[in-house]
Amino acid sequence: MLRLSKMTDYAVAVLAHLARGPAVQTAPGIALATLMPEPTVAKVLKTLAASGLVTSLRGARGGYRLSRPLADIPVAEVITAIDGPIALTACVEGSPTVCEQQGSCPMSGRWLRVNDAIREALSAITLADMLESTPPPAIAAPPMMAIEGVL
Amino acid sequence: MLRLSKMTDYAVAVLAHLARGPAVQTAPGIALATLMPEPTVAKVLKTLAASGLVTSLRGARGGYRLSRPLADIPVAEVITAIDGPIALTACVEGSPTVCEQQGSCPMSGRWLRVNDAIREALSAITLADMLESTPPPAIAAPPMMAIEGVL
DNA sequence: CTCTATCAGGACTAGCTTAGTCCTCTTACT
DNA sequence: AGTAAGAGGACTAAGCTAGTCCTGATAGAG
Repeated sequence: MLRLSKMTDYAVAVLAHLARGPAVQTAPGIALATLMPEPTVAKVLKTLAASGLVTSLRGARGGYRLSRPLADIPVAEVITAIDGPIALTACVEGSPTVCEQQGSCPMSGRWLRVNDAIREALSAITLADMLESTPPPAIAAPPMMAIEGVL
Repeated sequence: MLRLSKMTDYAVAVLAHLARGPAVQTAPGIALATLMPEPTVAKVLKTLAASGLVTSLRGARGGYRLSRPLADIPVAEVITAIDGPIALTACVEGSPTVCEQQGSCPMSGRWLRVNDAIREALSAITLADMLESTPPPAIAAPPMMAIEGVL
């Protein structure tokens, strides 16, 4: 399914929300506004802060704010921040589990090109791109299903 | 991690193996040659047969053979055959679990562009591309780790 | 100076998905 | 007929993800 973690999806939504409204916003506030579970939003924000996509302000009246405008954040960077480096196959995951077919498997390293192609595609699209055009969010009923079977 | 299922990795390896050696090969034979677990190879082959990438020949002296040369098989097609349609986010997975943030979430449908970019990237690369160039499989030691942190 | 709102960081749990196995049935060559 | 193969599906186990919670650190407000 080549799936992305749900956390990444959350992260994009959170970043988008931060770009609107007040510059500094708290985790609970964003959770409330986006209807996402609060602890989850907090977790995502912490991760984003750790990778520098958002800046945290501690203490009372603290919160998070975007470190950069959305136009300067490629989708790839968000994915990397949340899910770790893009690495399609088990062989490539950097996991300590070394593929034991290495010797016989004709695939060793072959996924590199594919991986690169995806990385480039994702680096070329910024969050601003994602949000700007395309049809407005609300076609009410089942807007997300339309995408099914794209490939 | 944007991970691909291990099954897809197996599938590519199996297809590559089918392209070499005799035209018709049995599941146990391929398993033996590639050192992959036999039931798993069988399962992958059945799935590939179901989506038409390989043709099965039943009965004694049966087996599987490629339906098309590798140059005519885009990586995207293998992924789709094994993992189902490429759909990055939960919203998009075609799962019955409708994203309950649909109304408030500014993301609805926004992943479409990203999804398309990936689909195109994966459609442009054929299995033949994957196998032809790039360094030979064996640099012995840790060839797959080199790819880590690509993004 | 103290109080409190807020983030930091990690431990923990439950559920789901994937990988992998196995069994039975069908097909068709010898 | 007998047998070598695939078809198709049920089942199990392990790993990962999502989600929750707790404790500590920070810094503004009063």
